Amino acid sequence: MAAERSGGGDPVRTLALLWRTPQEPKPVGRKPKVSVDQIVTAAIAVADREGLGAMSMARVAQELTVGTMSLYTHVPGKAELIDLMADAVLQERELTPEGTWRERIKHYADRTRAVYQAHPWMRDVSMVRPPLGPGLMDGQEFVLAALADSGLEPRQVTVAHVAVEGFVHGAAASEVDDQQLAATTGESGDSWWGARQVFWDEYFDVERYPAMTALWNAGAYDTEGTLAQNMHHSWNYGLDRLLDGIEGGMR
Amino acid sequence: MAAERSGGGDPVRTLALLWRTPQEPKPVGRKPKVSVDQIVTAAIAVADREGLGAMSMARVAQELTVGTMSLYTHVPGKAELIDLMADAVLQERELTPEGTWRERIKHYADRTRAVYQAHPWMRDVSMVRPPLGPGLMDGQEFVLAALADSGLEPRQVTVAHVAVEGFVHGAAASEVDDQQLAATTGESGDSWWGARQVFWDEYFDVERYPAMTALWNAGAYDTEGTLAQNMHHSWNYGLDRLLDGIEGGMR
DNA sequence: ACCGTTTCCGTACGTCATACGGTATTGTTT
DNA sequence: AAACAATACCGTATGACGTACGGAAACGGT
Repeated sequence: MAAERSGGGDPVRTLALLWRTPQEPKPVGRKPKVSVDQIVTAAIAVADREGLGAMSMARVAQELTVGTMSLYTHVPGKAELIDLMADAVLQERELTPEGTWRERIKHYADRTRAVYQAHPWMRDVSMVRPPLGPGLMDGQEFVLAALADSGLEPRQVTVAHVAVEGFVHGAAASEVDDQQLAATTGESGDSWWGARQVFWDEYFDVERYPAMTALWNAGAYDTEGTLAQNMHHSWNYGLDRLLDGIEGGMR
Repeated sequence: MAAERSGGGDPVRTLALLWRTPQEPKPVGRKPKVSVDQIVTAAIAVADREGLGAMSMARVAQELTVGTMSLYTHVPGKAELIDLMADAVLQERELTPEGTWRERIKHYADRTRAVYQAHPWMRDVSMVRPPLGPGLMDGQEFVLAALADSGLEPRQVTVAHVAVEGFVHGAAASEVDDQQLAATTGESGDSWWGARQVFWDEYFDVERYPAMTALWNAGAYDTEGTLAQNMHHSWNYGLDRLLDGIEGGMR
């Protein structure tokens, strides 16, 4: 189906959940069997193991040995639950502000990448209308503080911020996509490409694709590393070049 | 649901469809009411209008005034249909190899961005196990040819290729995400952010977020343009800086 | 009129999110 | 001890989804 969507409901309710606004314990009434934290934790566990597509309300309830509809007492709906999950994993980053602005950006990128590695379903969570919780906000502050220290003009900081955020989330997402597919479909990336050997045998046209052919013949694709290692290398390369460019643009 | 997934079925059948391997017309038997091309076109139309989540087999069949199960005569399943849709829209790029390698990369980025603008559901299509059809392959060739002309070593060309492709698709996807959400949820980005004014009133903490506060006070967010215009500006900025970095890294 | 071939499609199954309304459990009050 | 208001739990039902299965319909050639 379409992309996993987050947060369409009542903003006041959702924000209270994201920031865990403490509410005085109810003096009367039945005791809850589950808490919001337990639901979010269980949902993350299911998504980590089986992907966001498998993270159904029924599946999470089953994990907690609770009726499906009981979840709706604590969480408005699935969209809001995804918001809570996303902000929760973003909080795992533990960003420590040390070093030059460049080192801090790299640190941020590494920590964010680690989140995606641990929770590949983040690929499916849109970040254009993000969950305005502590996990997201702390990350934004961290990057903006680093860029502000770089010497860029305030207006330029906001422009560069969007570019850096976009690169980090985008690269982390695509790097992790393969794992997610391997987990949900049960087929590894290597196996998938192997099954498509037919393509090179039957459809690839050396005359139509001279540049690719030349690179192949030049040994550009003779790499000893795994697919994942190559992607990680390109990821670091791309971020370094982007930061080079930002640095160079200031002079 | 989870992210839109493509292409898990029989590779031979899928490749034949992607490249429209011509098959001699059947001399006998009932005449088909629909063709593969019609199905793909109708599916794209539905996804353009209502998002990939609304692009169900039943919905596409309805569009063609045909029974749902009739589609399965022509297309193995939904995943393969998405592959066909993606490759079809990538073919719309019409890449013309003119100018310096940098101009060609920019051209490629612009054309790809245009595809995402016209078909926001591309955000939900994974590109790590891509449809190996002409639309994708022609794009790859175009970028590789440009980078090969840049003077980079063959091995470096492949590394830079992944970085550029990642940036272009990632940036185009996030830029378009907002439109897609506006289309599927019926709520515009401005309206969404407006409804979350509460956040700034109730939860934003100036002491926790000094860098953001300082930037705000410095007028960094006083922009006259729309959200979409700002994103587009950052997108161009990021790509230029990335290309700056690639260029500088050669010396 | 019949036959082999190909396509069309109605039905059925299991899964999904969640609206609704009833039931179970609690602390407090009588 | 009995009654209560409040709160949480959850069974059932609805409509939509992908697609497996198998039969009906339409065609060219006899």
